[in-house]
Amino acid sequence: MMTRREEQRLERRAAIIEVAAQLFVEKGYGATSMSAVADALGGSKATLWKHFASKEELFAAFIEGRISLFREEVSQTLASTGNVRADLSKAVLHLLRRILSEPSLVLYRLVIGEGGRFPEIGRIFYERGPKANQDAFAMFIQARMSEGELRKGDAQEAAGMVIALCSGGLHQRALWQDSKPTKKEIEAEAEAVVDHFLRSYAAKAPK
Amino acid sequence: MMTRREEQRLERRAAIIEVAAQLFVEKGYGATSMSAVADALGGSKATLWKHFASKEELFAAFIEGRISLFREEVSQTLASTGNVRADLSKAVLHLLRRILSEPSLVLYRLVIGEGGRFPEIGRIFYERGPKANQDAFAMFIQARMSEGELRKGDAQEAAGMVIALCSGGLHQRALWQDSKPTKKEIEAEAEAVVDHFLRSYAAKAPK
DNA sequence: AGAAAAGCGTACTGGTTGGTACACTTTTTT
DNA sequence: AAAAAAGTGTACCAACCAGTACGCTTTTCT
Repeated sequence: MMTRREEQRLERRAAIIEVAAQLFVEKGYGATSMSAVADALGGSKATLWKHFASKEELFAAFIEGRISLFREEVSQTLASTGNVRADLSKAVLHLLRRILSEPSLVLYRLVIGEGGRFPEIGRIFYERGPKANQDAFAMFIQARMSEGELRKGDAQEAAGMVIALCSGGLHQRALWQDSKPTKKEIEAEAEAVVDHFLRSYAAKAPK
Repeated sequence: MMTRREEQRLERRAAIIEVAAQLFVEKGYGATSMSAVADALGGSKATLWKHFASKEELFAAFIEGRISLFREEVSQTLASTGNVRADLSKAVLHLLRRILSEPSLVLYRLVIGEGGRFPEIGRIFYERGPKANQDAFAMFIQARMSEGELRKGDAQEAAGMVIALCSGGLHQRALWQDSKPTKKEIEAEAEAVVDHFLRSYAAKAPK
């Protein structure tokens, strides 16, 4: 059972992470000072070090929290309704919207940029992010292959193609410039991804 | 004509950039101090500020230098020998090897990571890097489309598919973890990229 | 030869940073 | 009621950093 003190301690800890998250996202790791976090928190610096032994530890906690936000959603959008193309279109569109969202882009930049300082975070992010998405698609594709609705082949590799197509186009452009893609561009890319995929993996050559 | 003084000044400037490049690559922008650059150079701090008005300016000069190293190579590898598949395989393999090389990965991380502080550098990098590659492929593809060796379509979009497939698979994995892909993995991915591309754009449906 | 430019070396400034110390108050547990 | 835990506020430290100032030597141009 959770004692009252432990509850409040966790609340305070969460508040610290939340306030730090805003600063990390806004200004990056290096430009965010612990004093600034304490000020934004309204509390004292001593409190910070009672919860996190160092700035690095606070950053790691923040990243882990963000990553867990991005889990689970994908597998939800991948249900089979009998129409493979429609199912894929829907899921791909969801995926594109998500990885092109500003919070997601900021997280990408942060993880890649500070990847040198925090090698483990990069690994965790990859496994729970892109890799998890690929696995979800692979499971869906595998099922359709078994049913004969897709040409049989390596489902994991096929899913890799989908992820690559999703993360190599608009996503790359958005990562470097801050040109936000329009909704139409996103929808067009989603269709193009599904088109390319089905050209490679449709059960029978489309007329 | 270049006077002797100007020559030596440029040499010294190049030496500074070279020495700074090593530190930037090793430790990142934030963790590289100007004093450290001066020490590694063997010279004095005053000299640094005679060449570069600020640390940011030095960093920008370093990045621009690196980017120009990565230009031009790609278009060289894209010649037509009459065999589309072979031509593409060769060029894709070259591209993959290059973007998966350690210097290239480090540059990626640096540009993305410090992208917030230097927004223009991200744009320049994109235009001279991924975008330039895409244009080179688009030109090749356009020519093959005209000759009837590839199904007619939007050459720029087709090239985008190649670039996306190249930068979405092993490259993503390499960016986050520091797992260096093996030569076999790279070759396999190159073949897979060409396979997928030709399935979408081959002039006639393969048997 | 003499002026000018470039570089060198060192010491310094003003500011910031991560992290600590300590005395104090509030809340919760026992 | 007393002990323990948590948080607060402030002052502080040692280290570091970008950038400056200045006097010195060496090289190059005219």
